[in-house]
This record gives sequence, C-alpha cells and structure tokens, in this order.
Amino acid sequence: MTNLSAAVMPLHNPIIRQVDADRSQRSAATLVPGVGWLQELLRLLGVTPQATDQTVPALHVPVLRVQSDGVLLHEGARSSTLYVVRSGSFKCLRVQEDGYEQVLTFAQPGELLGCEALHAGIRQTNVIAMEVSTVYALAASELRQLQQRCPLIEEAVRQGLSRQLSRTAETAEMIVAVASEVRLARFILWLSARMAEAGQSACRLRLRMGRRDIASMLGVAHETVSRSFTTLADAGLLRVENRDVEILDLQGLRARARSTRAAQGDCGQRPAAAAQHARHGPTLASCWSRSAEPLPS
Amino acid sequence: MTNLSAAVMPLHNPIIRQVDADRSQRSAATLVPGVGWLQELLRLLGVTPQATDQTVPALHVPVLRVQSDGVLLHEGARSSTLYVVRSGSFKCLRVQEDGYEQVLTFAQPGELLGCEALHAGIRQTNVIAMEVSTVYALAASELRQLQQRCPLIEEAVRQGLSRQLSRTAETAEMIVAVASEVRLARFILWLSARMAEAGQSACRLRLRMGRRDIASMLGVAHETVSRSFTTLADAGLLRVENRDVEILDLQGLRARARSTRAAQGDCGQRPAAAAQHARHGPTLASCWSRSAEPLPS
DNA sequence: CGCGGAGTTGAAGCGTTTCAAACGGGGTGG
DNA sequence: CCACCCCGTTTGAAACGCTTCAACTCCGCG
Repeated sequence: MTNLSAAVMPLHNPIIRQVDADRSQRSAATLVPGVGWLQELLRLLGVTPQATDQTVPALHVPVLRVQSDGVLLHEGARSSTLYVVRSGSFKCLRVQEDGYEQVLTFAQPGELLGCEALHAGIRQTNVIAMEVSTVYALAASELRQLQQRCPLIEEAVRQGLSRQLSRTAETAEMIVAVASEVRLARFILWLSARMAEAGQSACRLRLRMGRRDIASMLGVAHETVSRSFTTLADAGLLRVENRDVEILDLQGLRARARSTRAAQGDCGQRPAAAAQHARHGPTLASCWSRSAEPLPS
Repeated sequence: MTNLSAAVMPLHNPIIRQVDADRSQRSAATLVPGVGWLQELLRLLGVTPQATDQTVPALHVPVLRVQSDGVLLHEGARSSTLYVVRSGSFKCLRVQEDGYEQVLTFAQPGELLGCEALHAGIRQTNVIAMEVSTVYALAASELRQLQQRCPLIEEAVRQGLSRQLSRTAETAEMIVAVASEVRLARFILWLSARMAEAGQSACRLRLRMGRRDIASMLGVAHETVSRSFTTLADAGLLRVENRDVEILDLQGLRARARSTRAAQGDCGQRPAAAAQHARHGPTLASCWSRSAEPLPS
C-alpha cells in the first residue's frame, strides 16, 4: 500500500488540521492525517478506469488513518465533511437513550460516510472503525477545489450517493425477513457479495464485527444470532469458526435466504396495479433474492 | 395549483415524450405530462427561499401526473431519470419471487424517487402512486440543461440525496424495534413528523396505505399491525378509525416508541470506544427517540 | 493467575405468526 | 334500488419462534 506516514503535504496541511469538527474531543491519536491520490479515490467510487486515465490530474487528497475502535464521526457533531472508505471497515450506529447501540450498517472500502450530514451540517450517526482503516476526507472547501481541477469528481460523488441509497434497500430487506436464520443468511450473502465486488474472496469471510453488532443490525438478540449460525452450519450451508465464516453451499444459502413472508391472501388476486410490475428484465442480482441461474419452475 | 393540462411547453416537448423508459408498457393513461416551475422544485427540495428568490430564473420543468395506483417506476427498467414528488404520495416496493410485495418506504412531497438508478441506470424498486400524484421529472439531459441556467439545482439535488440517505436511517430504526407496537408507534410518529415538516397537521393523519403495506414495511404480519393499532388506541394514545388516525397523547406515544431492546449486558461497561460517543450536543429530533423537552432524569 | 468480554447452549415465558372466522364498506350487476 | 361479492380490517385461538435469564466455555489481557 502507499505510505501514510508523517509525510504530510504542506499544501493541504491547514485544511487537514481543520478537516472535521468531530475530532474536537480527545481523539488525538485515533486520527492521523496523511494524503492519497485522486485517481484512487475515483476508482474507489466506481468511476470507469478508461475515462479516468485520460482526464484525471495527479492530485493529492487528504487521508485520515483511524485506529481500531476509533471514532471517525460523532453523532450530533457539526460538520459536513464527506468521507470515502479507503481501507478497513466501519460500523455506523446510533446510541439510544438507554445506552443500546443500534447498528445501522457496516461500511467497506468505496463507501461514503457522513453523507447524511450534507443537508443539515450535523452528523446523524456515529461511525467507528472496526479495524485499522483509512478514509479520504472531502471537506466542502476541499471538494470545491477538486471540482475545479477535475469535474469528474462531481459525478463520482453523485454516483457514490446513489450507490449508498441502493445499499439501504438491501439492508432493509435483510431486517424485515421473518425468520432469524433468513436474516442471517441474507446478511452473510450481503457481506459475500460486497467482498466479491471488492475483488476479494466471496466464500471465505472474516467478520470484523461481533455477534452483538450483527444482532443489533438484524434486529434480533445476540443469542439468536449465535443460534442461527449453528443452525446454518448444521444444515451444511456454512462453516463457522468464531469470526471466520466459510460458505459451503452457496445455492442452499440462497434458497434459505429466499424464503419470505408468504403472500398469504394475495395469491392470485392482486390489487390492480400490483399485478403489472412482475419482472420483465434482468434486474441487478441483489446478492440473495435473485440468483444467476434460472428458476426450476 | 398550477394547471397541468394540455398546455405543454413546445420547448420541452420532445424531452417529455422520452422522459422515461419505464412507461414503455401499456401505461398510456396513468402518466400524463405537464410542466411546473423550477422555483417550486427548489422549494420542495428544501433550498432556502431567500437564496432562491434572487437567482432562480422562471424556468419550466417537466411534470408527470400519475393516477392512483399508477406505476411510476418499474423495477428492472433501464432509466436513470430522477423524480421529485410534487404532490400526493408513493410507495416503493420490490416484488419477491413468491409474489410477496416488500414495501421499502413511502414517499411524500419533496422526496426524490429513483435516485438508486443514477449509478447503474437500472431501476431498483417499483414506485406506485397511492393517490393522484404529480412529480417533477429530471432526465439526465434535462438536468444538465437546468444546471447551465441555474447552478443552484445541482446543490439542491445533492441535498435531496443527502436527505433521502438520512431518511433511511429513520426507517431502519422503525423496523428493528423489538415489539410490534413500538414499530407502529415509531411509524406513526415518523409519518407525523413528515406531515409537520410539510406544513400540515401533525396530529391528524389520513393514511394513504393499507394495513398490509404498513405491515410489509414494518416486517410484521398485517394482523399484528391491526392488533397494535387497537392496543395503542386502548392505551389512549391514538384514535383510530379505519385509515384516519389521530394522535391523542404525543408524549405517551413517544414514550412507547422509545422503548428499545434493553442493553442487557452492556449496562456500565462499554467496549472502550462506545463509551465516548454518548451525546454531547442537541441532535436532530428524529421524531420519536429525541423529544424537545428535557428528560426527567 | 484471575478477571472480563465474547460466544455458545439450555430452559421457560411470552409475543408473534398463522389459520380461521366474522364484520363492514364500496363496488358491480341484477 | 337492493343484493351480492370482493376486499380490507378486525378479532379469536393455537402453535411456533424469539426473547430473556442463566450457566458455561474459551480466549486475551492486566
């Protein structure tokens, strides 16, 4: 990887120091500034490489290094800096009044963090690194400067926002599943799909989060997550060893994840409009519900 | 309201006709084109009026009129046109393979529809009008033209995207609640808050969706929704008459919505980092969990 | 070495799901 | 105009699954 050491660019130094009000507290050692390259940032955001190679100038972009369990963003803090995960992983959560940590999502490289603060200027969630991680930091002023030199960044950010939006639909479909095993199966497939899209192994997963965090996100008790893990393992779908998970039977796992709340009374007579949006084109294989192979029916 | 009749601007006529590939099927009468004003669009997107009055030119923006139960967007369709709800309301859903309709969210005036298609160009969800509704249609080409004449639109779209993102956190917190009554209470408060922010009555709600749709979004059986309604009504918090809901005891409803999955083992000893993000500023009152008045503790 | 946290497993209570039936309103057709 | 049917909604009862409390193991760390 590129070096994130103390070779701080003098050019952006004043900006980095003021990069985010979230680090106002005591996080002296948890956040370490550095620099990265605009080209890598665009690649992370999913901008096509062939287009970037032509027009992207070799510009530096501020990078923050966050230690494991370090707090990147504080709920309630006044800041609207945008972050893009460069390496590592994060969990986004809100702390309820009774102290319960409600995990909202997990973020991997390429994902945007802190987008919700764009319109109000106030952080809506806490973001905590689950391992040593680095992020690109795009303050509003920084963003404007970059846009002047590379208009492509604008499109990249918008695409990133759009991608985040479609991610939330996926997470929603995880949580609303009836059975806890189904939720967990969807969660595993969700992780797997995102590992695959990051170019990594899609069958061997090393979970960065604890059972409690998974349970929080899935909306079940953490004991239930543990039980569901063993159930899926006993069914021969998974091999689970603490936080190392291996998918043994991808098809079976997909089948398990497919089971939905039965359409009960809706079988046959749909409310006029609903009958029209069956499926009429190859949709995005959203990791679990739509598999690549045709259905046996 | 402004007239949406056949007075179609010749300027944008060719664009309107090609506005979205989603209407390729048979929806001849469900979508009716018209025009609206850029200024109203910006207001809907939450751009500050004082800023708009100075710089916003009086431009026309394409408007689509959708009949009740009409399909605005088709899952799987190739299109990346952006829509902004102008009047009425919509439900966004995905159809599972077994025919079950998974409702993802409900959209009200000011909300963006179809943002998820920006990065892939393919619709991820079906969007259906729950009543006669109108939307602003912003095709990619349309958007570029508008941006040249009014750079503010760019910022407005980005803010809209950001707002949608923070909405998803709210919906997630609805679904993960333990008890079904809590989910319903949060849902009602969520609707109420959005009615209020639209300038309408926050206590008298006319639900546009059926119990089944609510149940789908909340991840429970529709009978459970019905039971939860009566439970909340018996507790004196709500007055429910079919689809008309009146909030009788806002404080009590908030209290009911606050109850979370108890922090079980976490009472007192938090995992190092988690203890640091308590709450240290006035966060956005996200309708149910944070009330305006100070806590009795 | 011992403590504390993470993870697993067990047993009991209870809330939700599920199947079932009945009510009511809105629509259509006789 | 009334009857009828369909559908949304409500309510009941039984079974299932999850939650909760509890005990236990394993592991890292002071």
